Amino acid sequence: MQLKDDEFDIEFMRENGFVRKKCKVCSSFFWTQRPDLDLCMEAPCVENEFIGRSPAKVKADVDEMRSIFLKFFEDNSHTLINPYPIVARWRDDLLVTIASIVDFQPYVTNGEIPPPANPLVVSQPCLRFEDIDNVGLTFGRHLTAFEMGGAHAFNYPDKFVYWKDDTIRYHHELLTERLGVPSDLVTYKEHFWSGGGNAGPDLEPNVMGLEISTLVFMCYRVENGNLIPTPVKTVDTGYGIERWAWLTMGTPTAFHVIFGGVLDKTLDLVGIKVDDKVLLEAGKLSGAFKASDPMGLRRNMELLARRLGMELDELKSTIEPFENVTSILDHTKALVFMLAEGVVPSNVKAGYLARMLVRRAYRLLSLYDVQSKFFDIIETQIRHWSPQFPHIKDMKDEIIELADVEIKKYEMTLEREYSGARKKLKALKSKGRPLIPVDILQELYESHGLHPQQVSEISKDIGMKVEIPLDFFSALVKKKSQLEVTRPQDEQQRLMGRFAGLPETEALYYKDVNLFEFDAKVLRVDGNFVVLDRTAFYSEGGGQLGDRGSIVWDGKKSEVIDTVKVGSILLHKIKGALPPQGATVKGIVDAKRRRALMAHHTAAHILNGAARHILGEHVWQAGAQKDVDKGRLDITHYTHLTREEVIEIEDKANMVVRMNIPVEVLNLQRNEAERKYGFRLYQGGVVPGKEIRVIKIGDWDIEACGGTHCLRTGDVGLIKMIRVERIQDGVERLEFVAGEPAIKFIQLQEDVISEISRSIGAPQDKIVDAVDKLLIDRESLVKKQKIMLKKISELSRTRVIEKAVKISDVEVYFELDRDLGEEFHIMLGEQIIKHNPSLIYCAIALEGKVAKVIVFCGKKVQEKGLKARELARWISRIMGGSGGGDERFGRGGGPLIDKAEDAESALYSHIEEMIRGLSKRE
RNA sequence: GGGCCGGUAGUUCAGUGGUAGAAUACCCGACUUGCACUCGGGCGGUCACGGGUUCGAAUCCCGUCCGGUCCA
Repeated sequence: MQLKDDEFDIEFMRENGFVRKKCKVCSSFFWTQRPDLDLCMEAPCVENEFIGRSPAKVKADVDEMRSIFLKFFEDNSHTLINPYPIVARWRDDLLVTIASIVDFQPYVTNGEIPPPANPLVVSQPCLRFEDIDNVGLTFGRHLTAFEMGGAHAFNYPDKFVYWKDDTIRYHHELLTERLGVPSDLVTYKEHFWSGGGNAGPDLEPNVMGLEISTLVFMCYRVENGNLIPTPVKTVDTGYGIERWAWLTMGTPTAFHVIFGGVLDKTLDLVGIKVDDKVLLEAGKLSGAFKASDPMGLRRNMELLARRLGMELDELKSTIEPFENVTSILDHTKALVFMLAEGVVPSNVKAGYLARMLVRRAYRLLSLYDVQSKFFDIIETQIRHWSPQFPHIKDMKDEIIELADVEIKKYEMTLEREYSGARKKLKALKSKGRPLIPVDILQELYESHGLHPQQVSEISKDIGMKVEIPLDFFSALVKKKSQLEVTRPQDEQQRLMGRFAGLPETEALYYKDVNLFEFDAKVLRVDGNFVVLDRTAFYSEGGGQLGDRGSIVWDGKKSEVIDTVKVGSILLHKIKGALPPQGATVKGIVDAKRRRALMAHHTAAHILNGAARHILGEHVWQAGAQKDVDKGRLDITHYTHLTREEVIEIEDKANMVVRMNIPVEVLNLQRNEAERKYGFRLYQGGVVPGKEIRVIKIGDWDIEACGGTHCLRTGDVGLIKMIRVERIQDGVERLEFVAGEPAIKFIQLQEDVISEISRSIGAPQDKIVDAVDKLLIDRESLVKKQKIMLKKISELSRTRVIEKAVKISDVEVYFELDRDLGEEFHIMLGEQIIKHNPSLIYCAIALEGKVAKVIVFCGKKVQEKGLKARELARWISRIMGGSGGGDERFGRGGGPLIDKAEDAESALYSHIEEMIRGLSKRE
């Protein structure tokens, strides 16, 4: 997107003598007060000039900078608001909060709901994983966990707050007047920003090499690649609190201002010493370091080595451990923030991000053999961040528990995968390949989670070489992006188009959940869908199935087989005759079915609360479904539930049922609901709209939910857990029955037990013993049968020898058998050719619809050139099939069982012929 | 949600269409004052499940389930 030349030709610039210049390195346009300046002042166009000589009069670490920032905007009539969670559970397009504006997308930025205050200021902890490879390497310019100072103003067509001019004025004033940075050191680089479905021009302020903020003027919506002006114009500023603090302190890295003394302590813990001089010089160049450009990185390291008068290898061995320690600090900080919000590490979604952090940090620690210090570092982080973020302290025990379980899982994985990889590599080596190919490295990483560096450790043990390509990870990403496919069109979208323009259906079920009969007018009939002006039929939503029932008009009656919601219109799916448009119909909801669904839905909420009480604050709903005969609730938890835990949850849940608490339905403004009940509301995921419906069961469980519920918990009657299973790492599924279906379930189980009891002829209290006995009996019978077959085959030996037909100098035994089966003949043939090396043993065993052919040839027979494989195949051909095997033992078969009778005489003459043929050749 | 790897004896695994194997553990025996070692013998399998191809499937194909892993 090209910016207009005068996009930022505004009063502030003119008043303060800023001129627009073009950077001679990166060609970006920027604004500066120094007409002679031809560099944009952002690294890598310039070096990090602020390191060792900060331009600021006021020095502030991260804590102090946060306060300075917030205070400044409060002084300038912004309202301070509390930060949002770091896990973006109110968004379906993001896993974590990546910027302060995320707090207000999409409902505030699209004008649907008002902001909590306007203008407002917040210091929002954020997570970003896209730059995770750069963390450490860039000395703190990139972080996984950081704080974004957000000053936001929302401009409506009828209410203007402020726009470009004031935004830049605030920024410049904070920087120059409060912090004392000389004005002519500041440049404002022009840029166009796009993200989260919105876009707009922005300015990137730079000071002495460091980009410290982004000032975005959000005024477009991105739709199919087109920019559409939005009614609400949002000032979206992001002040990098860590970078601001770094700028004022001028330390070699941002980690110095983020972690203070913790940095040195951790370096000691890991056993690393770095010369400050090296860090200072490296810090100046670090603006040009980039993980995705290994060649450039190498050039920069060579330059740095020259400046310091060091050998490249010596420099690397000094700097890399330091970078790794800072990465460890960054990752464990991000981890602590995630775990504090109850993220359970797993292999999906946000859980995976937490797992990635654990594994990266652990692997880096293991480079220095200090994996065992992992928990010391976690505890240090908890101590360090708790004063500013008290919720971390409250969750201390759970954070440690979650991390502990995850580390144990990782250690198990490593153990398993190391031995697997070792085996694989040894196999390669024995094939005479001393170098491990890249595709094996990729496979070990992608399928087995082994980092190339870990593979190289293994390969050292077994004497193989590894060359890790510099572009290993970017090559993986490239390989993956080629695989991406487009998604099929949404069914919802299609229906939406067909019913556009109809008024919102009046939802009678919200007024009275026990209303099961109503009159309504038919607004539209399309396909087998009927739209009414009002309805008591609940549509599928929140995991609750849609209602069924019937509609009646003019003495006619049709079945409603499902109800679905499209936008704000409810569709009744009809089987049978369709009513005419405009008719008045009577709707009758299947009340029994709906009561079951309601019981299951309310029970799910109660269970969710019970699980959280018993297992901990990390329990969130990870999905739910309420069917007629049972319900299920998926919850996040890090281990298998024990029988005791299940019983405890069940007991607690039923206690809530007996307390007969009213189930309140509250319709609240989104802001108000979030303020009152927190983000715990969003158990079922994202809830659209400015007004949200909240189901409140006393203080036990409060969730945003659109479902129909019982009026009191007592109406649920009984909650019985029927199954608990793990559906994925970190998620347990609870299956349960409630209300009438619960009684039905128990009755059914009783039937099953009495049925078993009848058929095995044991009283109910003796069933278990009786079944055990049956199993033991069965086992010994199978054993006896085996022994008997063996005995019979031994006894059959003489019969076989007597019955065998002599052809030339071999003996041929043939048997057509209908009783004993293939196994028996294999056993017999096996033994008999050992005793009679000149015997050919043939058997056709009829098993069901096919004949099985077994042929054994004794040693002498084989020496003559007769092969069991060939004979078996020959006989099998007669039977309409084929066969195979080796010279001693052949087998085959075919479906033409009637031919078995003829096979015997044919076989004799065939063998005779064969022998004649073979001897002729001699 | 998608890609990839895997599921065989209590355990760790081998087994590329033809009688399911090894190591270990376990039981018995021999040697030994005893223990360990060693040797001999034994026990132990719905080859995850369902379907298909085939005379024949642990093996090939399709689907499901479970585990692992990488990515979103």
